[in-house]
Amino acid sequence: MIANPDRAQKPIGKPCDTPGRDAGNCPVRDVIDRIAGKWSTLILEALAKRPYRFGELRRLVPDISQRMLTQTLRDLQRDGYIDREVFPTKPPSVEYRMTDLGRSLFEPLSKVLQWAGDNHALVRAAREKYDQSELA
Amino acid sequence: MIANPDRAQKPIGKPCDTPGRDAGNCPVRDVIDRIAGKWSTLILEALAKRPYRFGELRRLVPDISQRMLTQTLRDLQRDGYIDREVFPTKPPSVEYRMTDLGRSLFEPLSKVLQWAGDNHALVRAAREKYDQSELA
DNA sequence: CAGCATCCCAAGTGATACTG
DNA sequence: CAGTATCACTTGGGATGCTG
Repeated sequence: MIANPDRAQKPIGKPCDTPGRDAGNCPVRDVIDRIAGKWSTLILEALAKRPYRFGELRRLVPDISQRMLTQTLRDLQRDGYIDREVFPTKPPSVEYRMTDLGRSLFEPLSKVLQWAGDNHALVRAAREKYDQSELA
Repeated sequence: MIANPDRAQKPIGKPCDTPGRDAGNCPVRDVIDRIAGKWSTLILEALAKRPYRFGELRRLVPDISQRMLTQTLRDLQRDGYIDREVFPTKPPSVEYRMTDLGRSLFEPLSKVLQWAGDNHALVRAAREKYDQSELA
């Protein structure tokens, strides 16, 4: 919709011409809602660097639960951002690596992460200012 | 952390040197988790175009509830991405507009939204492929 | 018009225990 | 090692009704 100016005045979030479908079927939201999860960006960021095994990822993101790590990896795999390779060793080991689609996504995504790191202080300041004016 | 290679091997999500604080205090996550909300990007996308009043935003995002629109606007305002101006007319009207900080954020963010729109089909295809292989 | 307050349900998430 | 299963809890978010 960003690339489609003549639609900009129409309802956002529903650029589809498919009124029969559910409300949540905006293509952009369909994609964004997935990578917007609490842990998705952290995992993508890790795997953008190099492949990792399950346990390594767990150590890289210390406060993620085993449950959420598994689930996030499955979701990212399902959407085609990462691949999962099982090595039938004993005990088994599993390696996760980013796909081409994942790298394609991470290119613009990393810019946002970069922005967040760079401008964190400004956001914090805005928050404090807002909270100050609120306790009046 | 992306811009800080020598920290890339340390735990992601906790690049702070402040162990006393809570786990969720990674700067990047602190910022990202806010704009990752279900409605934040939609509102930002609308206000990136031009200022809007409350009711206009409501019409632009038809399936948002009044409650969530208010809450999302407050959150975005608190983080400094948008401004809120009250016109003491009768009945009152309130206008929301993007701040410089908001525009600064939206620049990289819009690239991700663009990507989502462009690659939606690929993601859908990946999902179907995954789901197919799963029902074995 | 632009909210706030309340209720309530569904989804997300963590903790724990168990397994090939 | 890399999961799966279950439960309990917290949070998100919709519906409704009321207000300046």
